Amino acid sequence: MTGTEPVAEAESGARPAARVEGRDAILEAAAAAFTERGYTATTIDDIADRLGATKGRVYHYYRSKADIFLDIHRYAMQRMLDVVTPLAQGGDPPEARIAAMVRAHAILLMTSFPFQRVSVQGLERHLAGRVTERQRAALDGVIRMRDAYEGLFVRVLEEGVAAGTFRPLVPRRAVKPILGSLNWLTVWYRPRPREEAAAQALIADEMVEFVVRGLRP
Amino acid sequence: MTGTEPVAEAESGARPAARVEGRDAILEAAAAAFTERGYTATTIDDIADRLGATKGRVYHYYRSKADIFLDIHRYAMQRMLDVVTPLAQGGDPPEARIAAMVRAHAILLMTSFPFQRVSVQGLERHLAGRVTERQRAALDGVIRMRDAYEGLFVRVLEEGVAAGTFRPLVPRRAVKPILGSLNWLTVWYRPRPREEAAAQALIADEMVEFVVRGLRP
DNA sequence: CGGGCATGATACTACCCGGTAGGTGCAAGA
DNA sequence: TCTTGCACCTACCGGGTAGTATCATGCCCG
Repeated sequence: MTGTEPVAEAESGARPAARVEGRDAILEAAAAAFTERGYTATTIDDIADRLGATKGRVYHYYRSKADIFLDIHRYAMQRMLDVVTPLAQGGDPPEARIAAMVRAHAILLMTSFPFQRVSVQGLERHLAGRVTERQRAALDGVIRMRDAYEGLFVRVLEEGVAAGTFRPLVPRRAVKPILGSLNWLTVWYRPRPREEAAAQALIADEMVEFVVRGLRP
Repeated sequence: MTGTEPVAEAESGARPAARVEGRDAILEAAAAAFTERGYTATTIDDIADRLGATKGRVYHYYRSKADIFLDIHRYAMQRMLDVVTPLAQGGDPPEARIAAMVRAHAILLMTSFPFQRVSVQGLERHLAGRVTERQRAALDGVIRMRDAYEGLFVRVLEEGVAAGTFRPLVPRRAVKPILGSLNWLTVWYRPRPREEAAAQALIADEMVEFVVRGLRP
């Protein structure tokens, strides 16, 4: 959790009085645990163990496991939106913007891997039905963010098609394989202790190349 | 479960004496349940309920939940291999072969959706550590199948690069975004009762277009 | 220096779920 | 009609886990 705005306090599933740093530590540990074992198989004790703490600490900051899960999703999406939104709206030609967005998306997937991986692996399935009203609202918020994020790509695609930069594709459809090729990173990529930045840049460049070529007339 | 060979009996996690039809019914119900709730959140009772039966029936055919899970993966991978292997090995030029493979992969994802969705969502994570020796062997088998499947694509890419049909990419790397754009289908696609075939063909064609263009020089 | 509050640990409880043990009914021989 | 065995069910157990109630500690502020 480096460099992002915390999400609006009001929408957070955290307990109202909880300090932000304490909350972030929980989220980070939980993201790592969820990444490793999946949501249901992760126990609150798993999360606490990663902090060298006990359940008490976790429940001091969060009311429930589902709330932690939802907050991770919100953080992950918020970071993506923060980074990619300006790139989508710059004055550059559509191809350059898409390239920048794809690169940023790929890099972000790798640099905040646990959060993004949890985010990509989806959430509806895990919470289907079993949510309180408050959680339902948070869930809807995350889904809206996701739709908005996809919308960023769709709009640039529309522009590019209109300008003839891209072939005549259907933006709402074409965006799926684009995000798919990117998000699949969370399945095969494994963060390595060393060599990070250079290797990540290489991977990101290959993604850009593949996507941009796939769009040209 | 239509039209595929059952997997070799010896490697199956099913109980030895279990009839194949009964076993397939369990697998189908389990695939649907896992698709909906995920592996851990799905209970044996969920699976039994889908069959209008009770736990007893499930345990009559399978020794454990993990065995069912593994069998679903094996079925799904086997189907992919059965369909795509001949396409990868035909005498057509690399671009035509990749196109056929991509189309077949996409169609198969949609037509046997629950199985393929479970398969794509991965398995190691859910079973990490907690497997018997017999299950470990089955797990390794599935992983080998997956590697072999990816290898089909890699080899065609290599040929295409050598022939100058594709740009000078690294096949082992380039295969990731290709399968990613395809497998992402399991995240956003939802099978609809009607209109199946035509809509599926349309989606598959768009995938082919995107992938093939992404590979050209 | 003392009281209050944030922070966290400990010790429960209640429940859920995977897996098992042992039975029941029915169909097909003999 | 009796027997055998498969297919499946009922009833249960035991372990694990989310969540809670309560207590301990120490830091800030008057």
